[in-house]
Amino acid sequence: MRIHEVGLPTIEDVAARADVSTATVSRVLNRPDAVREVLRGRVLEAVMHLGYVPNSGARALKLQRSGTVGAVFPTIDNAIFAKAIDALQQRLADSGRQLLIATSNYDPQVEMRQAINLARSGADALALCGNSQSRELLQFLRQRELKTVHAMTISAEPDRVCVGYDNASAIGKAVRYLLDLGHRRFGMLAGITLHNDRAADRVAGVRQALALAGLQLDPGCVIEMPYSLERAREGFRRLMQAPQRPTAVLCAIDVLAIGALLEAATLGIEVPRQVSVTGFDDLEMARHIQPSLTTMHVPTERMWQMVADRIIASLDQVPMPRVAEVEVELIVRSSTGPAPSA
Amino acid sequence: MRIHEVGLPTIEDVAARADVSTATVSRVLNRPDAVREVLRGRVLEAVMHLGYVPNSGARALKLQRSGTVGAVFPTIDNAIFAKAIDALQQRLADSGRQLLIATSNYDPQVEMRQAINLARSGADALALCGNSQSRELLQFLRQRELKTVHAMTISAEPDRVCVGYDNASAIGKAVRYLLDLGHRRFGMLAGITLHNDRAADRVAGVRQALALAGLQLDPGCVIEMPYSLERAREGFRRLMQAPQRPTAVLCAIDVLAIGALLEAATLGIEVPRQVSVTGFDDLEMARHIQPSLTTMHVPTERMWQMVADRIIASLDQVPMPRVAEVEVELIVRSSTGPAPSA
DNA sequence: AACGCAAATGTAAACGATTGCAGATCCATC
DNA sequence: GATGGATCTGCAATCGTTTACATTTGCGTT
Repeated sequence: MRIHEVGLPTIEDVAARADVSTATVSRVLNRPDAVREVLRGRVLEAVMHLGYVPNSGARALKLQRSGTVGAVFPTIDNAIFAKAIDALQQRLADSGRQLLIATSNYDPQVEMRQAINLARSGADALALCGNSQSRELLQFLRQRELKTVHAMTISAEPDRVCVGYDNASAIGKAVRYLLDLGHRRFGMLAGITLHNDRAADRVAGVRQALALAGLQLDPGCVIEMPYSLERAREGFRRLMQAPQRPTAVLCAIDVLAIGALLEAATLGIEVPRQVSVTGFDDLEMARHIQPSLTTMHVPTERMWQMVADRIIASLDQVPMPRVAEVEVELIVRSSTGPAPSA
Repeated sequence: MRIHEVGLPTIEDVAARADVSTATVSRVLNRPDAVREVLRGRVLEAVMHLGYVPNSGARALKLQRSGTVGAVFPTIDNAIFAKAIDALQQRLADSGRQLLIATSNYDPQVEMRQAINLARSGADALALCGNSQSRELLQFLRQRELKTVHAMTISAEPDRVCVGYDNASAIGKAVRYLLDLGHRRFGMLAGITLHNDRAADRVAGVRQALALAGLQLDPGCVIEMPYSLERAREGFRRLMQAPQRPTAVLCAIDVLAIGALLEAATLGIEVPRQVSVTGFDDLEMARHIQPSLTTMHVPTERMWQMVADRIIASLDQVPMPRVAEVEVELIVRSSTGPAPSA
């Protein structure tokens, strides 16, 4: 027993004040109905009075878990990831867990470092975006038996838990829709596909869907750009300068599509009369911008709640199917129309 | 010494394999040059080979700190906060710390619960938005001696560490600019001021600046709205229906201003010929939307880096001035112009 | 070769919670 | 009022680090 000097109150201080053992205090806090009313009252009074909060380190040490879940995002500065964090955090908080955030800037090496740091700082489980993690990271996670959920994709790998959708077939829906509208010359404003399976899958999905119609994306007609309005505009401008200008531009993500629409307005290109534009994600802005954006709706919030739920389930040892697929559907708005007769 | 059975390797396993004491292993990891080359090598080999990562709980328990910093944001689903998290996280990561995120949805009670949960899960320090925390929370933080930094405002309270700007005087600059352009009838699209000192200060700032010109905001001419494009449009529509339609609409935040611009386009109201619109924050979209948005530029990234720096400094016991002010400046673009002669 | 001092290493005691086990208490029943 | 069984409590070991202190080692001097 120590003199109540400087530091924060410990369970021992509470026990002393309530005149019970530390075991009882612990029980009151963790399994309240294992303790008689009268003692429970005394303990709670002491807890209140001292402002006692259990020491997380000691707790984590003893329980071998911290109640903390980590997530590594490529960036947060993109509405789609911000929404993801929001949903993830809230769902975790509802189950009494806290979210640790890290960013990789789309670099697998950074992603690995960050994930390891999350583990190092006690994360009980991890949420990751996509499937393009470095081998070493995946091995590290396996070795530590750190529960991991991959979001925004589905994977065939038998040991990978996923919540997401098939990026290739999802964007294929947009392609088919445009084909039905009579478009034959396509451009694509893609994300940087290097080290990004989702970006790569979307390009592949466009190619596949076009191939089924006997068409293809010309080399000059797919431009990879980082996700910013600035670069999106630049990319769209380049696409419009192609000798054979496409009549439809598929964008790998709404941010790029919105940039394209803004640039079209600046260039005086009429959408959809001269060129149709599609996006992917369905950000809030998609339905507000003029013309409103035809895009693939991703149930982002629900998807990330599911990620949280599976993390929680796996921490609680509740079995779950390995992959959960969410539906991505085409939302037709006014940025797409029939191919110009030209 | 335990049999090397299931669990993760401990420092003891490393010590055994390197044939040194645990103290030496610990030293190699924490103060490498206190150990001779040869032993250091053996220890590092063992660490590598076993994939040893120090147990965070044990470390936190012994060191009385977790290397984790918490932040409570009203929401993440707003580009300004997303950027904040991005900057904060990166700066903390650079100093080897991890960021714990929570959201309050603008409710001080929730904010308090979340902040306490962050403390409970071991945060060494806290970043909070604004100054409108509940009394109890502030008292809790003081009692725990939990280092706290308030961002996005500055406060006169002598014990409050702040990084930010004076919301009232910042928005005053926009008001003066509009006055100079000849505007006399003002409307304001404000945030929900209840429990939000920044939103309230911005309204107050507009009132003060107008008062200096002998003007005021009519009751019907200030509309509070949550931060979404949808509600912004609704608010702008209401403002435009006022019997004495304002010639200038000050928006408390860019999201509201962008919604206003979108709605103006829909209503066929010309900006800035018929009405001028200003924002606050300077999101990326502000300079891309048509017409581009005149707004108050907040150095968000730098501000949050400063928040991180002060948190780090205070954890390292480095003294710092209590408040750090960042400059907020007016960026004139094309959503503002001379008051209509009418 | 012995000595002394500095540098390197090891020993073992914390840190603050949880929990198996054992002992105490309670209460109903005879 | 004694007994038995169920229910509560407390004791003390334990989780995996770090680090003060003690001990050993290394090496330059004499």
